[in-house]
Amino acid sequence: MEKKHRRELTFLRSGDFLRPNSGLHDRTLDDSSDHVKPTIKEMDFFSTNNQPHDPLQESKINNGSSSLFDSGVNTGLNLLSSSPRVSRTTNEEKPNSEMSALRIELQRLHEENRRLRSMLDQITKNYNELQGQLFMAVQKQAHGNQGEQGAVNGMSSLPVSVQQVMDPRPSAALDVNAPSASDDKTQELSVSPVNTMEVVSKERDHQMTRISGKHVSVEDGTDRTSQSWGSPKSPKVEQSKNEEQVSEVPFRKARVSVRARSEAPLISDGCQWRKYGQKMAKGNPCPRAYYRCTMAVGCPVRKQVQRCSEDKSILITTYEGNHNHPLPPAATAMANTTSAAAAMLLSGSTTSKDGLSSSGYFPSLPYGSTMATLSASAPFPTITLDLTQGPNAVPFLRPPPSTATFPLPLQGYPQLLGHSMFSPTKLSALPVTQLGQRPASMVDTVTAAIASDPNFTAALAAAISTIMGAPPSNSGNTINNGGNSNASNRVPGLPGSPQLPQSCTTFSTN
DNA sequence: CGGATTTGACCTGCGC
DNA sequence: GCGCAGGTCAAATCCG
Repeated sequence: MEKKHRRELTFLRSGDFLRPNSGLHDRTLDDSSDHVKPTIKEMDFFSTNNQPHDPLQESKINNGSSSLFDSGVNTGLNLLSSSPRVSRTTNEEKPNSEMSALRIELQRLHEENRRLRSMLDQITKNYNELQGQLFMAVQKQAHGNQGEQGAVNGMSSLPVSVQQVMDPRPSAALDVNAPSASDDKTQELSVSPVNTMEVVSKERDHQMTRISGKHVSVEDGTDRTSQSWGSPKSPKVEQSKNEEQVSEVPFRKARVSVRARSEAPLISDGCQWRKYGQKMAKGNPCPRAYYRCTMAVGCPVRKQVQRCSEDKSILITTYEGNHNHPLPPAATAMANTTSAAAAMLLSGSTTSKDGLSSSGYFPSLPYGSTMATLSASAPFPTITLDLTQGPNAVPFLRPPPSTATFPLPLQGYPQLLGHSMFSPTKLSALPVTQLGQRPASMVDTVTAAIASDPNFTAALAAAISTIMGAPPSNSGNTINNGGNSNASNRVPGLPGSPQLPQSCTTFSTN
């Protein structure tokens, strides 16, 4: 508890740079497993700024006082806690010289602290600037769309909607920028940056009370995107609380579901997953398995894997959340793909209330090609990438009529399916799909499916343009043709995820 | 022995 | 209020 408060103090002093992520550090301290994200942030941040070759520090380490630096961030606080240990040692040897050395070290740490703080401030400033620009642009766009949407659209606040799905956790920065501070919650968050951390902590605590008490310690602050996988209660609570908060729906999030033919029980998508549950779903003889990403402790990304009841050869993998850690290329590709799909879904959901079908982003119809299906009627907006509609695929029953589909022709990009970014070992472990292709990872398939489709590309480009406020341009310009490298064409971060290792909007076309 | 998986129990929301 | 379903937890078990 004491530790927790110290860390919060540190964040407070660091400005609001971590505000969008500020939900991280509170509950995480109750659960060590959720500690990673903030810790990594801080440690990484400091590791780049620490001076490992500082003779003073080295001497300290050699003297066995390295614990002084172990915690990195809150140097002053750590000094407080560690100084007694050090002084004990020094009392046995040369008290005066050691004390002076300690003093110098303290000064140095203060200096470093100050420098880092200024860096944080600078970053915060830049971030807020960008966010402000983004908001202005999005608002501008929203005004343009308002006439079309009319009063029937419950999602009155476009920027909020967009950010909320991408970043369900209420971001203080977002709320500061929110145009309609109509409810007390938003107002509560519209405070000066100095108080933001406190407020966000309160807000988070407030959320914790609304969430199942049993789960709060797990997903926690590190979970920016999947507060609680699939837990439909949160939006409900919000709605029942206040009709005006319909536009907020803080926990509404997009899911990306991938349908692919696979005999393997699990699809290799480049990530490490740990199974944490299995359930028999109603109406499906095949159990549904629940996995969470284990590439980093506290990574909020989860996925469900289930075989299609109508065609057992079809594996349905549903992803949710953004990774809070660096990803291997293959996983990055998948994450970016699903995120891009989610972003598209989000952009569509902000322009059309009824299942996106009227959105201009989804102009095409499925005709025997691989498809993505958007469903806004589900508790969570879900985009389904159907990779089973290849040339040799057996047609399957279409999802509910309230969904909109658009084609993702899967055929015609063997070069993508043989993507070099995917390790041969992974490829060899993968099942042969029934698309008439050689074994390919899910990442290959999905990435290729999305990236190769001009309609999808254009749609996503438009979506990103909408979000970013950039004038819609040719699809090839906004979503650049970057060959096969998914890392080569990064669109500036989407709202709500400026600090994520991977962009939500990055994907490539061929 | 540590990490992953299994599986029954538990929690929550929803519909009746 | 009750039952059902989805989602998650966590102890037990398995496995390398």
